[in-house]
Amino acid sequence: MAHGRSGTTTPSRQLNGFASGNNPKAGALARRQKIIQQRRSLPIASVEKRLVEEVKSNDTLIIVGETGSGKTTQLPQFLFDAGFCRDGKTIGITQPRRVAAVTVAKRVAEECGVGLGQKVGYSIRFDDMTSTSTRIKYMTDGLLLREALLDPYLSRYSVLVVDEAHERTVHTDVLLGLLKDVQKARLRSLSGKESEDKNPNINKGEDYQPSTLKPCQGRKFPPLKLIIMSASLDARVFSEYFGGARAVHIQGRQHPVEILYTLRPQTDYLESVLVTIFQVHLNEGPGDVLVFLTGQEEIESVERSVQDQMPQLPEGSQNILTCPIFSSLPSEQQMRVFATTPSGFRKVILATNIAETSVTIPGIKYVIDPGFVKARSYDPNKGMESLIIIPTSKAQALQRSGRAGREAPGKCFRLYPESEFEKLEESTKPEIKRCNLSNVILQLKALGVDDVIGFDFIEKPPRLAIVKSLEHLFLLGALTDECKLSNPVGHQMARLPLDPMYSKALIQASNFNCLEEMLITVAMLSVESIFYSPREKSEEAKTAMKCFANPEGDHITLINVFRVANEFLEKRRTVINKEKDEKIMRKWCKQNFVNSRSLRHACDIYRQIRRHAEQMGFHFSSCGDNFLQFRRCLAASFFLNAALRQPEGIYRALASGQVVRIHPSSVLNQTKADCVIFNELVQTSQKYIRNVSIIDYLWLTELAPQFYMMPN
DNA sequence: TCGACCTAT
Repeated sequence: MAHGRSGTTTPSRQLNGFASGNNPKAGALARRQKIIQQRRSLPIASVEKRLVEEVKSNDTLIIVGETGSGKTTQLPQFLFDAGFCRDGKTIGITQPRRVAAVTVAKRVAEECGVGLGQKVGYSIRFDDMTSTSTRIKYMTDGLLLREALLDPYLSRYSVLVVDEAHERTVHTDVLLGLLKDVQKARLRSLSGKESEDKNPNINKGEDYQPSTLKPCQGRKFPPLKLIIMSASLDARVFSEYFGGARAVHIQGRQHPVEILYTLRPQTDYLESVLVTIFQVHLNEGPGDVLVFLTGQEEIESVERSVQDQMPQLPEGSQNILTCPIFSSLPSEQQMRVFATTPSGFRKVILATNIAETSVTIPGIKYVIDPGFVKARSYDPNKGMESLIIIPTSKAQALQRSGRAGREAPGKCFRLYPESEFEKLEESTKPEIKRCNLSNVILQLKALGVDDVIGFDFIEKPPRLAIVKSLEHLFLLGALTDECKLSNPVGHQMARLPLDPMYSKALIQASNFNCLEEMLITVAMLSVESIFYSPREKSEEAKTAMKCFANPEGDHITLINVFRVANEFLEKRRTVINKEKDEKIMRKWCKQNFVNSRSLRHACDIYRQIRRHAEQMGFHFSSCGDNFLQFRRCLAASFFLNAALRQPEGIYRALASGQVVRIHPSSVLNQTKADCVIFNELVQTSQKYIRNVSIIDYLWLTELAPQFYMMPN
């Protein structure tokens, strides 16, 4: 997907008398001149010296940079020029999103006049564009966390920059805690006081906090410079967390946005959205409109309503061109929001919060913000996730309105009274407080943090969520009775980039002679739904799915899809033409109502996990078409997610006692299996279990006695 | 008889 950054495209023009048309050398020179000019005009350029001094004199620095300040592209270059990469050290910059890491790295490589992957590179999952000569490395924060498992002191980095820290993703939060620890541990390695951490007889003073990292065994590490970059004005949280670290502010380049509120609260915000769209269209000057809605369904409903009411527009007025955008929309259709609006039309973009941060759309002058967002929430007691519609935070409302002022002054229509705005939460609840923590806890344990409840999180997740995750990991065999990572199971599970339950299934699979099938299964379970069923073609989609359906459940059905797709590709593969292969595959997916993006992703995961499994020396085996052992393996791995049939076709989940139903998308919907295992429990209109397979009730006590055998 | 907000290893 395009990640539009204003100011990064170069129109062809003449510079300093060089004709840029036919002479490629002159064209390149003109482009370099242009880049130099653009760099000089960024707000951050005037404070280069000061920033470098601040980094030299502070081990930790908070940088609050407004939109358009140029902090992400410029700061690493300043630090490189100031000598922070001496002795072959690297500057690392983390991003919460893959696209951002890639696009920024490309831009910086161009600014430096080097090939991507040389001095400047990026590294994200499935795509590493770095080499031994890379000194400025952009990456996702999740990837740096993974790196820390192999190199706990992150020894190759002299500086680490955590960008977009205000977004407070789980990875960013864990990373902040880890980096604080690494910084401390590196300092200790220099002062030779490492042994004090373990010595109870030394007076450690009140501020003393030992490093929880594994000892560095006498190796000395140079200090780690830490830079936290945030867009929000509230740097206090970060500053306090890092012991009163210094914070500096960099001006941005943003146009003013006028904020308008409604006089009264709106009873039906969708109706209100519709009215506002037409008001803006009829009363305001030219410029595109961006509307924030909570999900696909709302977007499609508003799109229909707008089209229904268009004929009522006064004669001679401009038309409205609606453009939906949400993440599961095929990318060709997503690209429509970037196309130039045909004359005689005003573009109205109907978006989820994908348009808040992930995608920047040029040309937006008006924002319509009903003030709601769909957010993930997690109940650790029930082990259940759900999506709920809640009011946005103030910070989120600000971020949304900012989208109207990227290129010129704009307007934002908030569809609630100003008094309501005052009641909103300051900022969005950090993700770490509302998600399943099993993976986070496992990673921390693998990094040597034994006391996870006492871990210095920037904001502590609910204690119950941590305790539940510890219990969960213990039951999976990842932790010992003393709550330490078990050997080898816990260590193996931590190494695999999968949900801990899926990692457990892979480890078990060797014993059940079905590793090949389980590899496919966990890859397919790790992606968004494989089957794609548009409302208007739901019957066709159902028929297509029947070709893959297996009466024993969804897991084997997924294996069938993977096998058939790969056999098909194997037969048609052209070897030389990768693009053609892709096209053939997309066509196959379309015919079979399979989501091609999901399937491709699953294939990537399959290959990556297979490599890991080989490196760990797993015993490869296949059960062919005899799936009995495979289903026994499912029971042995997913025993925490077992459900028993009750009268009237409902099921009772054994671990939590909840009453659930089999999701209508499951091949087992409306069948009458007595005992099933499932992978997901979600609350939507009802409590549904998804990805369900039949097992024998007796397998549970046989294969998971740690959970199903009552002690005498 | 269901509908998926966004990310990441």
